[in-house]
Amino acid sequence: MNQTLGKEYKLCSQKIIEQIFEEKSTVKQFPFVINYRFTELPSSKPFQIVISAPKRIFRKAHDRNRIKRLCRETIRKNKYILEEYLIEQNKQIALFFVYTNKEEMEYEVLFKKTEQLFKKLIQEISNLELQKN
RNA sequence: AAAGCAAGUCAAACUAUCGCCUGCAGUAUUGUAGGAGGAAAGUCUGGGCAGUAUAGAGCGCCGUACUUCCUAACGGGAAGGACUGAGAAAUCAGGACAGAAAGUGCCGCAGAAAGGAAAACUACCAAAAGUAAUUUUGGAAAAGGUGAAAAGGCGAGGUAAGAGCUCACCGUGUUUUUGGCGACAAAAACAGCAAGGUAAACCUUACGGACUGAAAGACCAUGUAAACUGGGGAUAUACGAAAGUAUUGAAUGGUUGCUCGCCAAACUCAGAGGGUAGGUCGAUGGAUCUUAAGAGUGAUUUUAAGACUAGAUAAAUGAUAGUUAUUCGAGUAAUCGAACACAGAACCCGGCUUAUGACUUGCUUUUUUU
Repeated sequence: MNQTLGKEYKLCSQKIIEQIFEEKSTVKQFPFVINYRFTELPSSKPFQIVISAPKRIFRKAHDRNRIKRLCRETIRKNKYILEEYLIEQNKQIALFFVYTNKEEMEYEVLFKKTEQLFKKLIQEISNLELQKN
């Protein structure tokens, strides 16, 4: 299974990030909050993501680094859930991923939470599709 | 054994799996090489580099302040001097260590008197008056009292009592000599010592200071916004057909705060040029690092040989599992359990400051044992 999560998956365009926050469509699964938007991406990959740890909560730079690295690791391991679905639906999505807890959590917990988060996101997307139809 | 001080070293290692960033090779997703710090931090300083201005001058403003040396430079460092503090001493530690005979200001309370060529409260001495208690006048800064500080200290002589009034020693000042590159030190002679402190008050002296900061700046690409260049705008009046001449005036903004000087906007005409998003460079080979030999007390430096050692850009350097190492606790032991600091490069170097774990060496103190 392809578990890479390279530069292609990183969301850099400032315009798209601004657009994400215009829509205000979010999915929550403690300790994460994710903002998303369907849009055309400058990459061939089905999704691009920004991982963020708020500076207000984590003052020290090395703490933020630690959180972001853990998050990226769990996303990398779980991305197949989302990626398979999106390829099937032939869509591209931009994600803004925020860690909201005030303390660092264990890797195993985060792994399970990420899995739940992606499943929740897929469910919400398919509900939207049903409503449209 | 514990605590403190000083100096130094390291900043756990390896394997497997899955990944991230950069370079190179191949080629179309593989291989290979490399990938955080001693403080990467604070942004407190000195430079490089880049841009703006290059039309500055005067005054102001800001910084630095023992000596010599090091350095690209410094407010940094080294060695040394004087001072202050600690200590029995050896020695150690400290820093707003230029100037108070240029001037101005300030020195509260207490006290008789605190900066005026001034001062007598108590007690002391002398004279006069008075029967006496005492009073008046004069002498006197030695004693008491006040104060952070009372007019060099201490002892002896001297005197009515006293006083550098005189003398010895010490202190202070001036001059000379000697030593030292110098800060300064030592010695000798002279001066009887009437005059202080505060510059971390203004101030004076010497030296230095243009501003901005990698989000600087250069280029590509796209193509009609700003900005750019030149003219008008940009003085008024009189004379003149005009060119021009004479007299008069100079707003507002910018240029470091002010003055002088210099330059200029909106708007408009013409020219030339190429905005935003995005990308490339800047940008990692350098006041570089390592080793050896030499110079120097030292900071540092010279020569030789070798090395290339992060370069991201919403920002890589990671996660999981296991083994070993270190420390702590338990245990006779095998072993078991736990811990493993401060902290994340962002243009690059020199320094300072702050945070912080473990170990090694030396010194000091305390306790226990012999």
